[in-house]
Amino acid sequence: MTAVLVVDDDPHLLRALRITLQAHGYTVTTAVDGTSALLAATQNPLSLIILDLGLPDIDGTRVLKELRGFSSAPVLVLSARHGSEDKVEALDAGADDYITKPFGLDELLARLRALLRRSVEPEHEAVVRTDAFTVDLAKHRVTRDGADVRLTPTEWKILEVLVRNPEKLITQQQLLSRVWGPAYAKETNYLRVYMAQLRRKLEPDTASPRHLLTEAGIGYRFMP
Amino acid sequence: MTAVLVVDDDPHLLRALRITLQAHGYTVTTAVDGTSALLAATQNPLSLIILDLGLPDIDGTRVLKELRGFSSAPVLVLSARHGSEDKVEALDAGADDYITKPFGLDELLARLRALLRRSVEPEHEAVVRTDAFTVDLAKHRVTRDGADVRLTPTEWKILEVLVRNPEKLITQQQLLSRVWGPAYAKETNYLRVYMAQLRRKLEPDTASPRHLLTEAGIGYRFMP
DNA sequence: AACAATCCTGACAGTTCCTTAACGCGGCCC
DNA sequence: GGGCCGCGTTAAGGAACTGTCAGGATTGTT
Repeated sequence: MTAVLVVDDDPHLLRALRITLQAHGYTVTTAVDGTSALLAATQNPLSLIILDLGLPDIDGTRVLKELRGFSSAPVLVLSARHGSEDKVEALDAGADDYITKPFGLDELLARLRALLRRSVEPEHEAVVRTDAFTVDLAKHRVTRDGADVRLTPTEWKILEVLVRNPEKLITQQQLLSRVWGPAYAKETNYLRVYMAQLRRKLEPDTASPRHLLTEAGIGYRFMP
Repeated sequence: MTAVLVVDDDPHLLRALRITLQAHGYTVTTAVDGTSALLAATQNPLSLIILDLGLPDIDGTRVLKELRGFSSAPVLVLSARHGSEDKVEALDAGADDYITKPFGLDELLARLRALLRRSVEPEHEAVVRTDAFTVDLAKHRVTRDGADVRLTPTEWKILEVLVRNPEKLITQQQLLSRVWGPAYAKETNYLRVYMAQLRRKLEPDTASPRHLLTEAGIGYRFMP
């Protein structure tokens, strides 16, 4: 799933871009000014950003620099300004491409493909260890005593939610909703089955688990 | 030392580019047609290639595709043609940027900086070995028992994505999106067919693969 | 125009995974 | 103590997924 953020203050252009991009299989989020763009960029993991420089609140170059402070996603700049100083400024501020309005949608899509071809998925070291097993969130891998532990997709999803919130109590409803979807909040049966399987695969002593703990009546908790 | 290859059949432009680039600290080699460009690209390790599409001997898009067969250096295309079909064709053939003549030298330099900012160290020996086969990512070659293994373009793309992320689980959607494009995220049977072919060509025992592993319901993983 | 290589497509069998139900256990309240 | 509720455990049927093969479509080349 390729996630694209489109930032433009023109609602018509924004709508056209969203429809076109979605039709080509991208997941699209939008923003109409710099403030909401920066907010959206912090909240969603993005593969690419399309940024109009002429925003109502913040100068486009400024948005770019802010963005570069925390994101390395490729940025394709749209602008009505054809001057080469503008292009140089934007490109040196961190933009990866710059096209001027009006532009052809097929050219935009082609440049977008070219940028995405280069981009590597941001993989931050995310390894969580316990004395019994190790979870590598980036590689999607669990090892125990040096050997790989095979987890089914559902087992992994549950473990991932718990491990990403160490020591924190996750309610059954939260788990069910994140793994099976919001409609399954009543199926606590599922959790019992899968927690048992996870413990059998990961806990040294299944009868008295030390890392995958039950909070009776509420939910589960992962302790490193 | 940043090495740039400039390919153009206009000696004046070629000279102007060489002087400008050298003045900005780049090491420049030049070529005036497609044949010599391909030759020069095989002989020197390059950080970036500036390619004019209007070459006397070979069609520019063709040069691009040949180039992509053995080099992953970023390519900035120069062209006198403004049509969007030309741009789309070049970008999809492997170009990373496309600017039309006449262009400003400062814009060219800015785009060049943007491309180089993204690029990883050029052509450094990227060889991944397993006990069954060897993959040379830079040279685009796979050998097994000392003999070359012939891979089709699609087979190579899949293998490349997996090998560039050793031990990491790559989801079917990621693979499909990077090999066929974001719109093909549902066509999982493509993967089944090509993974089978890759295993037949690379795995000693196709029935129990040791390096190209399946994670049922999620994706595939390469283990060195 | 014919050929070769590659890619796509659909079907089948074998495997893995999810769901469901049943039962035992322990704690809690009446 | 008996009944109730929530949790852990296990097993089996069915659904979903994967590996495999072959024929046809497509592309590029001579």
